[in-house]
Amino acid sequence: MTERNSGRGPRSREAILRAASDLCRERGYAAVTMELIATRARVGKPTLYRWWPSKGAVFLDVVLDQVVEPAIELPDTGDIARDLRTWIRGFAELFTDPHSRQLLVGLLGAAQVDTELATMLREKVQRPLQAGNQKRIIAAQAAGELPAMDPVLLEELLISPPWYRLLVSGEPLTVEYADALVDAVIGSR
Amino acid sequence: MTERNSGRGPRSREAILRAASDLCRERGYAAVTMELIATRARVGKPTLYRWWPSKGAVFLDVVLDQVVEPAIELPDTGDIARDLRTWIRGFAELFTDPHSRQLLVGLLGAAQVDTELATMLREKVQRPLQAGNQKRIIAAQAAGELPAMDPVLLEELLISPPWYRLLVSGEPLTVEYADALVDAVIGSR
DNA sequence: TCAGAACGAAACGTAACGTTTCGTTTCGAG
DNA sequence: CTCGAAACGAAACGTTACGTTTCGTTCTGA
Repeated sequence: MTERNSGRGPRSREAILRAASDLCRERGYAAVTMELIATRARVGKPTLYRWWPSKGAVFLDVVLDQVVEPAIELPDTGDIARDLRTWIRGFAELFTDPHSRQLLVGLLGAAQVDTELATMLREKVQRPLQAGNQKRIIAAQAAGELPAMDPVLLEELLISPPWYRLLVSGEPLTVEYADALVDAVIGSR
Repeated sequence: MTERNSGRGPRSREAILRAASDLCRERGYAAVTMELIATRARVGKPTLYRWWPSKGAVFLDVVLDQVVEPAIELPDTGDIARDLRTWIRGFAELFTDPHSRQLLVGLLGAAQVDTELATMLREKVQRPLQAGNQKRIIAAQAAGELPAMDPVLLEELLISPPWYRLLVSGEPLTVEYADALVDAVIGSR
């Protein structure tokens, strides 16, 4: 009773995610359709729908593979102020780069309308990252390296302004802005 | 050379916006279509498209009429700390109420995919509100009632966490949370 | 070697889009 | 009061993407 293949997507999972990512880069998120993804990946539409219920679900996996894992974790060098700056700078870069910006904005937009997608997004991205960050913040607070306040609120004060600029105001996200934000919140300088 | 009618939407503008709002309350943002709005408002589809290029544009006007103007301005009682608390509490309520939440989340979601809508949203909602708030914040800083930092950053530290909870994390927005946020940012208590 | 599962390609019905057509209503100018 | 232009509602249109079904083929493991 061996698996026919790894997890799911015999010869196709990788090709499908790559096709979706490439099409998004070429035409923008909104112009990508399930038909286009299937054609580009040389896969039948039923195969696509067998594993992903919607275009948003495909792009959730694209983002998990290409964006979240490599680039979004809070680093740990021992210097919390420096790590936070690095972390927020990473978000600023991610939100500025046209490709990852396109992916994230499109995915978040879809999640506003698709409840199931929103749930998946929170479970697969939000929760796991937040859990790790909270540990780190609480430890730093205990060591007196961060202001004593609700650690959830502290994390939100750092992370929500970049999201706000990405999704609401559209203001640019520069390195200087990232540093000013961290300094204002943790009170160093 | 009199206008046939006021601005636009002779006998229909009000009926159209009400139809859109009601349908959103009944079925949710995603399930509302231009056809449904037209039928409910007893209006032809061409009339609808003559004045609003998309469903998102219709809901932008709904939000402007029903949400932004009545409920989203920073009050001015002279006590800045109290005014900020009232203001952020207002956002928390707005983001919690099912109807306004549905409207805002749907509209912001559409704006992530529709560039023109995003521009309209920023010009009609974002800019005007921010301009007024900045004046108030700068004056309070000059009076020593608020911490001295970039006023744009200060406003973002207050306003972005509620937006983050609405659009990204989905965490609840309580009155207690609103007050804790304001206190953490302006340092009173 | 063979049976069954998974596959790609194609076709399907459905739904919403945005536009066009057409006959009617409205309203101000004469 | 009459007339003509503008705006209107209703209906029909072609188009596009959706998500599903069908069918013949390919691959896999027993």
